Amino acid sequence: MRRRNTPAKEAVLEVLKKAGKALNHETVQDNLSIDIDRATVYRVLNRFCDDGILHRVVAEDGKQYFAVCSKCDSEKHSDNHFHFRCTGCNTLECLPTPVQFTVPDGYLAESINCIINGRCKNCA
Amino acid sequence: MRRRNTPAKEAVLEVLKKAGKALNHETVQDNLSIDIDRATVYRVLNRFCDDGILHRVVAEDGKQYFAVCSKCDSEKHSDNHFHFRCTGCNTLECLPTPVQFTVPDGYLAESINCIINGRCKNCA
DNA sequence: TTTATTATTGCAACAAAATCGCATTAAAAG
DNA sequence: CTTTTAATGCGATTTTGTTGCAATAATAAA
Repeated sequence: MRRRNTPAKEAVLEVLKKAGKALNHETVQDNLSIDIDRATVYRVLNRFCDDGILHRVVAEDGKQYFAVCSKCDSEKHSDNHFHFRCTGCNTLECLPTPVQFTVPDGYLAESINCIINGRCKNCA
Repeated sequence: MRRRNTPAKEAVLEVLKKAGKALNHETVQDNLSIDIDRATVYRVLNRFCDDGILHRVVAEDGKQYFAVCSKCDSEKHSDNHFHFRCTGCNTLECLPTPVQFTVPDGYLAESINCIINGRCKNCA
């Protein structure tokens, strides 16, 4: 299934690139330069995740946050760093710190989701 | 507001104590010894969290998981350890490993939510 | 350039998780 | 036993995210 370039995809990506942080669906929707249907935005976000262009983090508010993959190899979608979610401006950013962890014997780790909640520099 | 002892509270706590792991609402509901309304179960769980009897973790599936606080001081609701969520049996358990982290200058950390997703010993 | 293929979109309906209003019930204090 | 009000049951609602389907449009092919 060959992907196509569409205004919707460009607009969504533009919002996330400009933000430089992870945003949830609502924030993306609110910042779009053109009018796009809710369902389409969700589908674009999901497709980008499938294609390794975005990565998705679920925060303590139960919402999905999406951010442009920067350090992610296109092959290996590495996401083993901490995230910081600011409860003030409702954004989530990747911290450079990698997460160190081990699991008990016999356990199999597949992915991690480490979020520090608090206030960012601007909102503290 | 003085709390009252009710069959609903006892039943919910019994399920969570027996499980020894964190369970989401649905699993709690399914394992109740008596019939309790959905909304009531949610309210009981929330009240227990407010009172420091349970702690709540939101996992990557977007659901809230609840577990009996064991190592938590009743004053200080410490939850700075890793959690392991098994995608097989749909449970979430507290790992003893504490999470080591720092935040950038000017940032204020309030709580953390660190989950390792994968398969537990039984489901691997 | 024109046509054909099918990925993508919009719309509406749907689903799941969790909350809320309100009248009723029942702990527990007096 | 009576009173007070926390807790419950029920139904409706909110929020987040997905899905079916017909219409649209990006791109490959003629």
